[in-house]
Amino acid sequence: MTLQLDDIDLKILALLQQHGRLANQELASLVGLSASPCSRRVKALEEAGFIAGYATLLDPKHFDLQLTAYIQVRLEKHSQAILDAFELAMSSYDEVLECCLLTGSDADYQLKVLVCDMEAFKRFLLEKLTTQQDIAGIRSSFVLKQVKNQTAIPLPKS
Amino acid sequence: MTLQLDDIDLKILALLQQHGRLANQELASLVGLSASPCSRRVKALEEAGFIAGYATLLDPKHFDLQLTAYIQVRLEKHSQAILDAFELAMSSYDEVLECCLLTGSDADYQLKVLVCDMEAFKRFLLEKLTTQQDIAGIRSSFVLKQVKNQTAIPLPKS
DNA sequence: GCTGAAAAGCTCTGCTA
DNA sequence: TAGCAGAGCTTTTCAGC
Repeated sequence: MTLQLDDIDLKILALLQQHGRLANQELASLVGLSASPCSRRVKALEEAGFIAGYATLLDPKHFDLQLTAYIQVRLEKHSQAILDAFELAMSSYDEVLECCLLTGSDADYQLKVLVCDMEAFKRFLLEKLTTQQDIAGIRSSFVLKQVKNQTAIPLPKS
Repeated sequence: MTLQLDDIDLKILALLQQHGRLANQELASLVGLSASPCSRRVKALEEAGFIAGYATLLDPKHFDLQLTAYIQVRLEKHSQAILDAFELAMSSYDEVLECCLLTGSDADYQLKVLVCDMEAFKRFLLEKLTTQQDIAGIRSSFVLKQVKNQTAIPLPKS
């Protein structure tokens, strides 16, 4: 932490969240600074860990990735070794975009999976998920419509 | 579409997904091109719609955003007007990162919500979600551990 | 901590092959 | 469709406030 954010920092972060490749010069003029302090602030924000990284967002439709599924997984046993093995396996699969351990649900894990079609989904289930040890149950839901899917997190309103 | 991707394009996209602000020059050398054809390819990929945008990823922990919840929402009626109103409202809330219409679940919508703490979550439920018309039921699950949370989509392995 | 100017580096475009 | 080279722009560093 060790860095107190002011309004300008928050503006910078809000703009960068939406436009990751905004040129420093333009960013500076949008937040009302000249270029040099602006780039210094961005660097400080990176070094303090506020900025986790930069990403290019691709359009799944252009790659024939037309099926997004949420899979809820229940495990038989809950020893650390079993959880670790499951997490490690899921982390290694490219089609698993998200994997989290849940509470308040009858499932243990929820996965978000992105694949081409139902056939590829079936292969994921049969070849990658159900080959895991100690799975007690699986329930899949499919996305009919992505209403919203943003990477930007809510920031304090300055 | 109208653009057939070759191995180099896929390499470029794979690198950019992970490092959104990679300088063109370095990208070029990583994929084995010189700078100019590389920047021309990136531009073509943007214009063809493969690249949806660029984002800066922030670290939620540095902003005291410590509670991620998935909320499953069931609606009473399913007229287009009601669905539209619900989607529009959810789209307008910063703390709603994802909102999608589901099938294969007893819920209609799943939301992914990111807030500071349980208190803020309660406010979201009471002030923003349950004020919606025609909600038949809500079930919340909380994330205990984010095992994986990536923006990169799976690309053909060249 | 900001500004402004100068140096270094990067990107883009047209040209050549 | 790649590579080269020059023009233009961006970033960064440094002195001054």
